[in-house]
Order: sequence, then C-alpha cells, then structure tokens
Amino acid sequence: MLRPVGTETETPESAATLHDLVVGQLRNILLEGEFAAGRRIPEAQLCARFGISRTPLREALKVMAAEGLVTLRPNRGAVVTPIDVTAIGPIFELKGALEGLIGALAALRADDAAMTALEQHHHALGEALARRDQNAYTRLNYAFHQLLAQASGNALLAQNYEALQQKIWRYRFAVNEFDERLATSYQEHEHIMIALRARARLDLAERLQEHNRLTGEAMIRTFAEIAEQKPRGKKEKSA
Amino acid sequence: MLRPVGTETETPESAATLHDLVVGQLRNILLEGEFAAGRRIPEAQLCARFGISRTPLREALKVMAAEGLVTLRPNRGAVVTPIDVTAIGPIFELKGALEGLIGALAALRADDAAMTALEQHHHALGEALARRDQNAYTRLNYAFHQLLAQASGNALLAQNYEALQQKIWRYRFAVNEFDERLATSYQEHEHIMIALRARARLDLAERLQEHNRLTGEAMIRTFAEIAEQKPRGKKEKSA
DNA sequence: CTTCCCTGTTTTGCATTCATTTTGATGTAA
DNA sequence: TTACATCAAAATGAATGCAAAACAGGGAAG
Repeated sequence: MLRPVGTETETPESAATLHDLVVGQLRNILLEGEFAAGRRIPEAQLCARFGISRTPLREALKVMAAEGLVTLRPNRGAVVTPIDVTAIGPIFELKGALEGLIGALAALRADDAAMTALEQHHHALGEALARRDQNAYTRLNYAFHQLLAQASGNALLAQNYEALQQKIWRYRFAVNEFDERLATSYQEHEHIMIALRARARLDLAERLQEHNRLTGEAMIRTFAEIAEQKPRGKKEKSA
Repeated sequence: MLRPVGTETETPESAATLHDLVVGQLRNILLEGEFAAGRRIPEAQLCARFGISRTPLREALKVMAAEGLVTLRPNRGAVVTPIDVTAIGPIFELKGALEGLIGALAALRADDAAMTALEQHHHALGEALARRDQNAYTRLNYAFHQLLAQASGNALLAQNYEALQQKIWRYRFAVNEFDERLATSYQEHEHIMIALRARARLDLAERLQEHNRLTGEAMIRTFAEIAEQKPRGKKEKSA
C-alpha cells in the first residue's frame, strides 16, 4: 500500500510529544484534502477525533499556519488556506531553481543505496503508467523526486524541496489530468534517469528543470481549462 | 537607527493576536543573539518578561522550532538551536540556487521603486564601508539582498530567501571579520548594481551566485580559523 | 572517595477554566 | 419587507491547574 505523502520529516523521537503527533496527523489530513480548501477547520471536532484537548491542537495549528497550509484569522478561527491559482506560478518558479541544484548535486553525490531506490521507484512508475493508475503514479512521482532531493546530500535542500512539493500536492487534482501528460511525464523521467546514471550533472539539472517547467505549465493550463468550463453565473458580460 | 532584521514578514494585522506578537519578539531576541546558541530558553522567565502566560509563549516556541531557530527536547525544555559549522555549507549551497533565480528575475522585473530603494541601500553600504561601520554594513547588506529578493516579484522566493538569511544571521559574528572581506564584498555589490542597472539577467544571476559563494567561503574560512585558534585544553596531543 | 539511590523541587506537557469576541437569531421600527 | 439593534449562544484567545517527567541534592553503600 502506498504510504501517504508528507511523512518524510517525522523522526521517531519527534513523535514523543503529543504535539508532534498531532502536527503530523493534521498535516496528512490537510494534504489528503479531507477538508476542502477554504473551509473552516472545526477545532472542537478535531479535538474529539484525536482525543486531545485544544491546547496541543492549537499549537499544531500555529505550526501549520507558519507552513502556510492553514490560515489563521484572529478571533475567527482557522481555515484551510484556499487554493490560489496565481500561487502556482511562483511555486514552480522557485521549485525550478531547487530542481537545478538537486540535479547538479545528485549527479555527483547519489550513492548506491540512493541509486537503487531511485531505480526501483522509476520502475514502479513505469508499472503505474502501464496500469494507468494515476493515483499511484502521482504518489510515486512525489516519492521519486523526494528521494532525488535527498540524494543531493543537502538535507536543508531536501527539506525545502518537500515543503514546495507539499504546497503543490494540494493542487494535484489538476495535474496529470490527462493520460497524455502522464505518458509525457514518464518519458521525461526516462531521460532524467539516463542523465543520472551517466552522472551528467548539467544535463540532469536541465532535465529536471524542464520537467518542472512542463509540469507547472500543464497544471496552470489545466486550471485555465477548469476556469473556462465552469464560470457559471459569474460575470459573463465581458465574454 | 537601523531596524533589526527579521521584521519583514510582520504585517500590521498579524500582530493582532498575542501569539503573533510573541513570535516576532522571540524571533528578534533569538536573531539578535541575546540567548547564546545552545543555551536553554527559560520559559518562565520569558513569560514574566513579556507579561504573558505560558500558553502563547509555548505556541511561539513551537513555531520557532518549526523554523529551526530553537530545538525542542521532549520533557527537557527548549534550547536555542546550537551553532553548527557543518550547517553553513548546505545553507549557502541552497542560497546560491535562490540567488541565481533572484538575479534572473529581478533583472527583468525590478520596478522603479525597487531600483530606487536598491540604489539608496547600495549608497548607504558605501558610506558604511567608508566609516568602517561593520555593524551597519552587515545590516544594510541584509536589507539590500532582501529588497532584491522582493524585486524578483516572487513573494514565495523572497520569503524562502529571508528564512535562509535568518539562519545565516546567527553566524554573522564570523563573517566580514576582516576589513578586507568588507571591501571585497562592496566591490562585488558594485558589479551587482552594474548588472542590475543594465538589466543583464544572466550576469546578475552569476554575480549574485558568485557573491554568495565567496561570502560563504569566507564565513567557513573564518570558522576554521576560530577553531584553529582556540582549541585550548582540548585534545592537543594530535597537534 | 566514588558511586548509586532516594527524595524534594523544579519544569514540562496537557487539560481545564475563564474572559472576550464573534456569530446568528430574534424582535422592532421604518 | 427590509434594515437595524439587541441579546443569547458558540467559538476563540489566553490564563490557570494538575499530573508526570526531569533535575538536584544528600546520604548510604561499596
């Protein structure tokens, strides 16, 4: 079974306190989209669900707010940070810079263990594509890129990279919407693996940046199509 | 008077709650180095100082822990995250990637207001250099680069960039330790400004990355010298 | 003299309580 | 009917209380 995303930063001892446990669970809940974006987060309900009091939950909410996943409105409760299409561009723009660095470093530093894990994930991606299993593909893709980021040997880089991946994860319903992009994406991954195996750092950096750019553009395009299809009842006079 | 660093993310309404106020104040205290790195953070003492109860302070500590400025040891209190020389390399490595993107974008997107502010800061940097005012120079330098990051037009980039600047800020006692680097740094800034005025995006990106690399190397070198000078009483048998 | 263990104190983690603000309903007047 | 004012109910923000864990000191055993 596929592991949920967003669990990479949990170290065993960090779960020693209730607070950290709640942060992890809350993050998963938000990333899995259980609460719709923009929706108010029911403090009392979550307390009952986790079987805890409001104190640790509120602490977790503050942390999630610092991460940007939730938005705190003073005296008016917390809401899941609304989906903002205009935020996608800057995210991918920034992620591109990180992809470049990841490629340059991973080509030099990826050790045997990392290479093995990456090959395995790449293989699994191919199988998911063959099955047309979009859900599995998306999650494996997340894990693959996270592994690559870790293979860069720069933990801070990997951490920042995952933060961006998590932001994008919330918009995933709008990516790989069409099988076409799924297949294209896998072809890009093939080239990424070729560059990685060859330890071609400049090529790997470029491949990753290009892959990032195309993914971002596909996502933005999909959103534009969505916005085009259902602007029902809203300002059609200018159309 | 020079404004303390780390206040860029404070928006007026964010101070509406006690929690946000405490986060800001605590961040300043930590960034200004009032508590030595590695030192335990006295919860009760800070409560008394801020005139608040433990709840909002602990919430703030959790947020600072998520940012990495403090380290929470379960049941054993919070400590200022210790200075770790080995962390400097990865920080500058990552910041380099951001500098490149900032240069490429700022060259294209910096508007008149941003250009004016940058010119002013650059001028003030020259004056600080002439006065050999290292404290002013360091702070102006922080502000200059933050302005440039904002001139990129990518708020997420600017935010991530500042997070890195804050991390580095804690190590500032080991940078520009010698007037030599101060003057060299300013010369690099001269070239940065030339590229910026010319809107030479590739050059600006390269200048910034080079500036970042040299600053990082100078900092690491200074740390090596410090470690060389005062290993008093500790394992001198190998020397 | 060192080491271990025991106990009292302090500190931490979380639950609970209290005060303030918001929200929503109801009633009244224009 | 609509708009506004008033007030009760609910939710939020922060303080306090309490149990458990860590810490510090002293004394006994080796």
